[in-house]
Amino acid sequence: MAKPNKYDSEVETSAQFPVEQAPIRVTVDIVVFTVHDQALRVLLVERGIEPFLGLFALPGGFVLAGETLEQAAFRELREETGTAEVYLEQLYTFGDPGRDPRGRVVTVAYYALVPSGRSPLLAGTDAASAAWFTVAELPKLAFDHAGILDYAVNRLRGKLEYSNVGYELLPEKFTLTALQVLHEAILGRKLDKRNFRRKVLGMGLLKPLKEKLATGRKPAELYSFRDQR
Amino acid sequence: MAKPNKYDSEVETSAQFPVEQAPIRVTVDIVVFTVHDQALRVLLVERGIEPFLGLFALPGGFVLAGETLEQAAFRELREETGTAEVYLEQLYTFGDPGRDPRGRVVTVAYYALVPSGRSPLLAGTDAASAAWFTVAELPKLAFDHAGILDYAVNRLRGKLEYSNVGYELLPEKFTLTALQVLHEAILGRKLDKRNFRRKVLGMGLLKPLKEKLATGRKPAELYSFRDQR
DNA sequence: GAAATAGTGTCTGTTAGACACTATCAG
DNA sequence: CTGATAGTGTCTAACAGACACTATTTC
Repeated sequence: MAKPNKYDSEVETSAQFPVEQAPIRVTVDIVVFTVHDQALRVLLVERGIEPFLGLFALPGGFVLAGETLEQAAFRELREETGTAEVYLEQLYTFGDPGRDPRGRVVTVAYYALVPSGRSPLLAGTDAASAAWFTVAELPKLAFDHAGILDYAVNRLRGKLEYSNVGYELLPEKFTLTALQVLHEAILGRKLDKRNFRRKVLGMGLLKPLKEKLATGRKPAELYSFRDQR
Repeated sequence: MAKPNKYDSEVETSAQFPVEQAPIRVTVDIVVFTVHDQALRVLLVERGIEPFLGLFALPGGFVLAGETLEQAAFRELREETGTAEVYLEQLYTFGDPGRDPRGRVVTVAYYALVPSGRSPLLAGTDAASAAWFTVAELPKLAFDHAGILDYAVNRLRGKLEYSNVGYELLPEKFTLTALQVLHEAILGRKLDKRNFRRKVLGMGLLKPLKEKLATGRKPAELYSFRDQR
């Protein structure tokens, strides 16, 4: 547990803020999920600078003046992955003193879901390299990012149990088997095919298309989602 | 929608932080719930200073150097209510630019549950006065606090549906009727007595005491919770 | 014995999990 | 016709909601 730098508790005094406060920096960090090869994966970037040089970290960065937290998250996402057309939701805010050895940093964590099939990779300016890792085989992570990632995985699993989320991870057209594989990858366990199909079809959110996917064996019916929610 | 102050985007350059960032202040705001007179109530403080002088606001304040976000929330809670032995959980972080006309302020919102019966009131140093309001009859609130409060009420209702939460709001010994009244106050609707009792007793979290509460009519059995979770 | 609150059981519809075989296509 | 994946139905247990009367106490 590294102690944070000692700040002078007197900040440049804004005429309008009577209260003194040590400077705190605010960042966003994003747990970017995708599903590929039947596994739930997260995007990590290798740190090119100290501290934690060489370790992997969640993509993220400072919140800039004038942008909302969500805009900051989308911006970082775009810088890191090249796309921002993804589902994004705020997770939790981590702000223990000492979580960054350079000083006090409060980070607002988000998670994002990028559809399988388009999982682009662009090394950001401050990242030596970026790569997808399965949540089962994670490298050593910088800062408190392992805890953030754990939190995100649990949230994602929770949402799946009682809601229609996770649909943001599939391409526009998909088979029921693909949807089931997705759920199994997120939950980390096998599901019964008949029960699964009964449940998702019963929700009424799927629209059967007139198309079949020629998969090499018996062609599978393709589906899409009815509306964007 | 007040525009935030224009900040110079160049901050005093920390030797260790290569990244420039406009100064952002970090606060915690707390939605303090209690139940009294069969109604769900929140603690609000009347603002004694500009901006929003005279309006009511959630108790809260700046995060100080060296303390965790949760510690900051507990500290504010203690300053405002005199006690910090309450359930506290992080809600969501609000950081839109312009939410505070004095400058950029990101607030980490928490909610707290204080047991009915001990709902103390201490006017804090920066609050002209504090008072409990039912969530059905709220005054005009400062900043974006109305939205934060809404969010908290929904979260509390959600937790009640599928978990044992809300139990933090009762005194140590209580009757099943009191527990039902509590649930009804939070949910804002009536519940069936028999179904309610079946459900809560079926959870196995309640311990029937050997005592009865002399209520004037037929005495009611007293219960307590089995363990602290 | 009247007024007030405590306490109790059944029926019904929905949901979730366990479980195994048939259908269709490529080669 | 073999191999592989798609697709389909029943039974059962648990849970949730609707619904009305009896029990105990004070005054």
